[in-house]
Amino acid sequence: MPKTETFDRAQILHKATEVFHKKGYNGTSMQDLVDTTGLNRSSIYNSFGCKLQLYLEVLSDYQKKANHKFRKGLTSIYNATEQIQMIFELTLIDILEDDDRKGCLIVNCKSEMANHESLIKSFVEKNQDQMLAMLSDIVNKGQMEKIFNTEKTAGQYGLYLYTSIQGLRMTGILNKNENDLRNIIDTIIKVLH
Amino acid sequence: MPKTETFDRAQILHKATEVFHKKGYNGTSMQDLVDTTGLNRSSIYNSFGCKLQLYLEVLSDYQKKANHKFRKGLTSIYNATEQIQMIFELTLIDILEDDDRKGCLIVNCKSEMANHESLIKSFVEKNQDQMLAMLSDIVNKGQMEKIFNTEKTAGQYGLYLYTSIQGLRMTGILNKNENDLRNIIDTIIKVLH
DNA sequence: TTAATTTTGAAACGATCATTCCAATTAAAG
DNA sequence: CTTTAATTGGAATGATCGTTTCAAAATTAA
Repeated sequence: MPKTETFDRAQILHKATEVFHKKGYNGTSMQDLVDTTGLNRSSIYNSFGCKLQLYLEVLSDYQKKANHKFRKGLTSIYNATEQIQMIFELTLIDILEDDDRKGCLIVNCKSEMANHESLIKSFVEKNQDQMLAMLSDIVNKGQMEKIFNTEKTAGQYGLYLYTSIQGLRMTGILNKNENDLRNIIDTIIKVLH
Repeated sequence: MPKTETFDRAQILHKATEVFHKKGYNGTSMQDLVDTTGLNRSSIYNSFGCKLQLYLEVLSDYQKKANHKFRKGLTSIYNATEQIQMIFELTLIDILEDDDRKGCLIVNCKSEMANHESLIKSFVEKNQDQMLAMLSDIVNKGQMEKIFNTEKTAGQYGLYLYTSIQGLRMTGILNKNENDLRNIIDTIIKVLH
């Protein structure tokens, strides 16, 4: 029987995520990945395929973790307003913890590659669909409970919130002032009531 | 006396802008620039300096043109609401005309390079300051005229609008549905009244 | 027409790019 | 142990990277 992988796949993926996040896809070389993962070049290709495949796996992993964070944050909260606030709170924390101004990996990825690589475009579209589903579900619930107004449909508000989150992530790259960011969030949410 | 430049500098800059916009900074090679500008490699270095210098000149040019568009659009409009609407209208047009999903050059640039190159970071910060000044001036005027509410300061609303514009540009990369985008804009602006 | 000076073309620079190859190493199963 | 098969290290692949070099071409003032 064959020798088995000796490295921790999750840990390697985490290291790879850091590099791609910091330098972007085109800014990251295989040498960068070799250096930071500590893995040999052959092992990377053997275990993850080419650079783009590894990047896609990194994206999926990043998305899965973000999704998990959202779902975990939303459990034990049943008020629609607080749920929306929680989503922005998690985003805010992510921004404030992002000391080296990397921004959001998926937003960066969309900006850099959505118009080149069709696999990336599909991934980002699927990510958007998931976000929209989550957001409009909450809005819909809030509207049923008469907490949110019905001047726009849940889908329309969902897209508005998704847009606002992306904007917040872009602003958050260079502006880490918590009060400023909280004011933006406050203004974003206000229109729902 | 020396031989003078034979090419049209503005036209070369326009071509270079197209490439950088479509492929990003790291995705664009000097060969790409040679191919699309039609200029010789030496001439590029001789007239524009290195790749980064050329990129910075492209950014300045792009910003100048966008500024010009805004100022032109805002002349003969004296109502604050309509001024804000005009700014979003111009952004919307830009999004709808962007057939190959490139997004906004400056947003892309911020996402790709603001955390690496300090010259880029400075440029983007200056661009942000200009946008914030323009937006909060309009908001301030609207508040003086009692058209906009004063629940937030003009500066806070300015930052909110700047954030929203960036979000709109991100959403606009993959979503070109005019109705959807107009609904987002409508929702963004509503909070001011 | 000549002298002065810059642009231009084309080749070349060393470095780095993503990827492949192959022999040596390793570990599980018989 | 021996066999088996995958992982691993390290060198090598050809292509492309950004940048430089230099002689030839081009243009204008004298």
